[in-house]
Amino acid sequence: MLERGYAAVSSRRVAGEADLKPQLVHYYFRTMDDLFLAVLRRRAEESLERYGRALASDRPLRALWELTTDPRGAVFTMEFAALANHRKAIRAEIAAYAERVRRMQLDALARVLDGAGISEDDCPPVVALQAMTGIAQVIALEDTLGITTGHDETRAFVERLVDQLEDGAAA
Amino acid sequence: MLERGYAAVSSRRVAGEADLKPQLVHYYFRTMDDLFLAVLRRRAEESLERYGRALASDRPLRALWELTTDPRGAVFTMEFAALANHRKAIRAEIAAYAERVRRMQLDALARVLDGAGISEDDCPPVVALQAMTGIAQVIALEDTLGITTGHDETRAFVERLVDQLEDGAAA
DNA sequence: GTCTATATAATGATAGAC
DNA sequence: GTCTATCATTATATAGAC
Repeated sequence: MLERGYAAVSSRRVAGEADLKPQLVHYYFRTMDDLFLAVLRRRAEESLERYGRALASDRPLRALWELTTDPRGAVFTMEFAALANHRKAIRAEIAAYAERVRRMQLDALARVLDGAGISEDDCPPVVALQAMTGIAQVIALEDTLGITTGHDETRAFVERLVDQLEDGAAA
Repeated sequence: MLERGYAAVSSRRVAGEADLKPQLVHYYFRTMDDLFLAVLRRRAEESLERYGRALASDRPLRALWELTTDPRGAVFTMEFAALANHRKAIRAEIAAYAERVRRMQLDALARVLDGAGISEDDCPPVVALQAMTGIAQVIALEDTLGITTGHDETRAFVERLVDQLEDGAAA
């Protein structure tokens, strides 16, 4: 899926990777959609744990930024977003998972902003979160496509801002 | 492509939409990749013109924001991004087109920031551009997936900022 | 430019033996 | 749980007549 796109994921190829017959894929998952859902769920759980650990660290913003700019995550997200675009069950699962992650992130970010003396009126935490993760996701996606203009400057800018905020929160 | 994803675009289905035989699709484009490239190029040219008009208007930032948050564009971008992920020719074409758009946007944004009295040191134009378009793209994409938390607040926040900047530029 | 015909390969999925 | 066998369907693409 990551290397050749979701459309290249067939029962035959999956079976080949595992040195099994294609029929076994259908035995375990029946349809290919069931397989995609299983992959999504496993990955989502892993991702939730990873974000949980990152946000519980002593520099949660920095960890959040680094996790969200990971290009491997970007490819995965893009493939599933494309898949979700025309498969209802997958779309619902992604949305539910995304909202869970966002709530976690929001709690952590609100604490940091509060600690740095930034009020709701200055910038609501939900806006700061959307900004930070949106920028991170697009940078990661663009990197995988070979679009690089402005990335270094943006990374530097955001990372300086993040460090300022977290130093403020520590003080 | 927009309704069912790029993987559902076959010579049979395309021909069916046009009430033609599938072989004619191959007559005009030979391979399906040629067809995807033709679609990409046409759409890219249209998009360049649209951005050109938007950025030449009297409120270029507002126009840029509205164009980039258009959900139709998000689906298109996502499908091609997924396609590009494992087809070299398409990836190169997307990257080249994206860099052209970015240069156009950057010129317009730099003028607005300059007019509003915001220096390179405060915020480099390329960073502001990445932030604004990144946030816009992710909001548009999430909307199509049914993820909506924080969108209203973020839209309001960005739009107020944009209006402040453009009022400052006008003054 | 459009047709018929066809080559070739891959697909998802099931039935039934062991 | 794994196998053999198989079905119906779809896919991309080409050849050659008109």
